[in-house]
Amino acid sequence: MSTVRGARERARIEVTAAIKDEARRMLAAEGAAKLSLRAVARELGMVSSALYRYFPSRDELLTALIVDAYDSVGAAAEEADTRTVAAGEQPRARWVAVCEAVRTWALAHPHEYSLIYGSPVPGYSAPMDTVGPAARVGNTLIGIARAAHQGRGLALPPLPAALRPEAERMVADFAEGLPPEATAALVAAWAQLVGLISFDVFGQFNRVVEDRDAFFTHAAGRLAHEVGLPSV
Amino acid sequence: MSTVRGARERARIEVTAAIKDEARRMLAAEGAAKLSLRAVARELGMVSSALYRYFPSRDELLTALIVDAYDSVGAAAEEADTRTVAAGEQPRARWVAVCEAVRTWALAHPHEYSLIYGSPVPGYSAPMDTVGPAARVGNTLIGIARAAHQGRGLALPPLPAALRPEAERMVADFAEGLPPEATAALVAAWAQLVGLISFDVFGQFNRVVEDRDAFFTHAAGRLAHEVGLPSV
DNA sequence: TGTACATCAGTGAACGCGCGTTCACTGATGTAC
DNA sequence: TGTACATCAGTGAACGCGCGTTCACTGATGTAC
Repeated sequence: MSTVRGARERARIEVTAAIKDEARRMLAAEGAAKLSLRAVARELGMVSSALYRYFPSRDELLTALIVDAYDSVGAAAEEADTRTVAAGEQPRARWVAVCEAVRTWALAHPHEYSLIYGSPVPGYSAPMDTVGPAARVGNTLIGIARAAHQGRGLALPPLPAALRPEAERMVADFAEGLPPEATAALVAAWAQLVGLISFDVFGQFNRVVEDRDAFFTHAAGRLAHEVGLPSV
Repeated sequence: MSTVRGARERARIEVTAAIKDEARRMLAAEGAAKLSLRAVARELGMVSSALYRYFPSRDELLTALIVDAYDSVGAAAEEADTRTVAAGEQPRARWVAVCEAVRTWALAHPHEYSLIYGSPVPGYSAPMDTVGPAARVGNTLIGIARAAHQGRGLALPPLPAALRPEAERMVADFAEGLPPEATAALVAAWAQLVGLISFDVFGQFNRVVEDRDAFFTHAAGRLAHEVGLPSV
């Protein structure tokens, strides 16, 4: 009953995927603002109203793409992490590998990256479905810090008193098992990582940084240091 | 001849300013994608074709707004710096003050901020007029590092060999008088600063950071440390 | 100071475009008996 | 196995919208003599 599917169900799955694929292609070519249901339908040889059988509105299609993008970059990050773990690397190398994987993904999918880490699409507000997938990269980074904490420990500067309650709340909310000193540093490092990648993807490093790979690897290493990961 | 202006010249200056002001207002209300010449004209009680006497196209108007935004945030940064210098503060305090000024500006002008530090507007490519104004914040940060370097000196970790040529090029290109170790750290800190502010402005810190002022001040202090500014 | 002409701001109509969404419909696939 | 009905994918036309840009024009401001 669930394995053998009728023609309708199979067709629905395939067409839904085809719509998303085409939409992703247009996204890559033109950016989110130019993504239109009519253009997608045209490219698929359908009539625009037919898409409404699959997505109740343009915003729902956008949401699906956003969820997919978060999942895609999240999977890239997780995959880089498990690969370095399997290679027997220490937390610091895992951290750098994950940062590089996120950057590589971003450079390969600049418009999907913009969709999730660029300016919000005007008039669109992300629904709850996105919060789980959105957390995957962050959780990967938290996992590395946790592993380091349970291993050789984290080397962190003391937290200013003003930030302690906030840091303790973070531990309780999404970083169980980490010392409070680590959470603020991790959240900051996460935002900073995205800042580094955004400048690269959005062209802000033009005429400023030339050897961007080397620059990024170094910066990712400094971020690792900043979240207390031992350097060897 | 240059002081006494005819009615035409004065009117032209005033109307140009009124168009930019109205455009800025629409930008703040709706974002760059929704900025339309027709809407601006409508709001000003003019006919849309009249705007073409002032801006040859929508893109030119956008460029003018971008230049203004860079100048606005640049002025805010410079002003914060001269204020802290006048108060006799040390480089580290100057650095934090400039970071906070940029963030304050960004939170007060989220759409102008998006325009210059968010995802690029599709189909629009920034002309050369923007590069001077775009550098003002960065130059302010460089100036602080230079002052520290000429004062008590900068405390910086050694540069990996792979990054040395790049860092020396940066010194020559835009950071005359600074040690190479400082330039890579400065550029990274600049991108990271924007990452921290973007997460704040774009809502990525929702449900993650609550006390954002305290969090940011702390993060800005860590960035100061990272670029080698002495902590006292 | 006065006149003739040039410059320029702003008008109003029009062009051609693409968009999201709705709606009544046709015809194929699925289901209950 | 066959028939009657329900479900659903896709069609085609239409609604109403706003956009950037062009163009011939009117009338006010500026300039040269």
